[in-house]
Amino acid sequence: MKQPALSQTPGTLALRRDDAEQLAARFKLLSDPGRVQIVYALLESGELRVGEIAGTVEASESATSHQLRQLRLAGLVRANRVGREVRYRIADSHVRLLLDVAVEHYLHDHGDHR
Amino acid sequence: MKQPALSQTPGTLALRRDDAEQLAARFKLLSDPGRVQIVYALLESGELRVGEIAGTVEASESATSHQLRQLRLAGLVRANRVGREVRYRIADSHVRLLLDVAVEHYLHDHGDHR
DNA sequence: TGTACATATGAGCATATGTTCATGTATTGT
DNA sequence: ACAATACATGAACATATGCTCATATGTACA
Repeated sequence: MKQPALSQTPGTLALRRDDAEQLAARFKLLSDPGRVQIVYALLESGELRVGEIAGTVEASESATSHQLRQLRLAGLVRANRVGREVRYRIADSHVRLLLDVAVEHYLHDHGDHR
Repeated sequence: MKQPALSQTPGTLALRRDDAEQLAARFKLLSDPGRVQIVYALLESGELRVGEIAGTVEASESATSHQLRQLRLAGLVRANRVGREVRYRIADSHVRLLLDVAVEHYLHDHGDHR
């Protein structure tokens, strides 16, 4: 058997606060342009050193490292050291789909609304 | 013919800052638990009054209204007045998929990482 | 062991975000 | 016209976020 898809308070179809927080946390990871660029770059390249990422994203190495830390702590990317370098790669198989869907989203409907 | 999927700086596969900002902005809308709950509730119910939404989400009507404003300005929801009430509904067909993917994401892999 | 290189991390700071509280606007009913 | 209802909005404020700068850690090489 499977567990229920989402924790469900009987009698309501509403999303529990708990679940909403988890979901929001996931989205929050991708709510920063720098992190989106990092994730995208890793999806494209498979594996990159911190320096390369910083270069691609045009951010300082420190800022990049801080961003990578967040992604790492959230389990979205994984790091492995090779000599003095640290190489990062995507660790979460769902991110690609999530980004793809968002790209579609972005392409179809954008503009200002009242 | 179709336009290129994403603005592409020739010679690089990297996501342009511009595009990254657009994508991040979309994710940012769903990066707040309250807004996730609102969107979820609207996806479930089709159409809801502000008061109902506030009740469901257990937030003040003012806070809810502020959140709805963001979603509305971003074109994610649409409002229509009926008497003194204002009814909101999802205006962006892609949101459902985005949330669904995130839910899958959330169900499969969560926990703490080093 | 000492130095250079690659990355990580903490503190501090400026800005962004979400809430509340007060007030404004639209609509209905008396 | 007046009061009540439903929602929107602006200002103020507390907290969160992401950056820089300084410093720490880990690795390679002389």
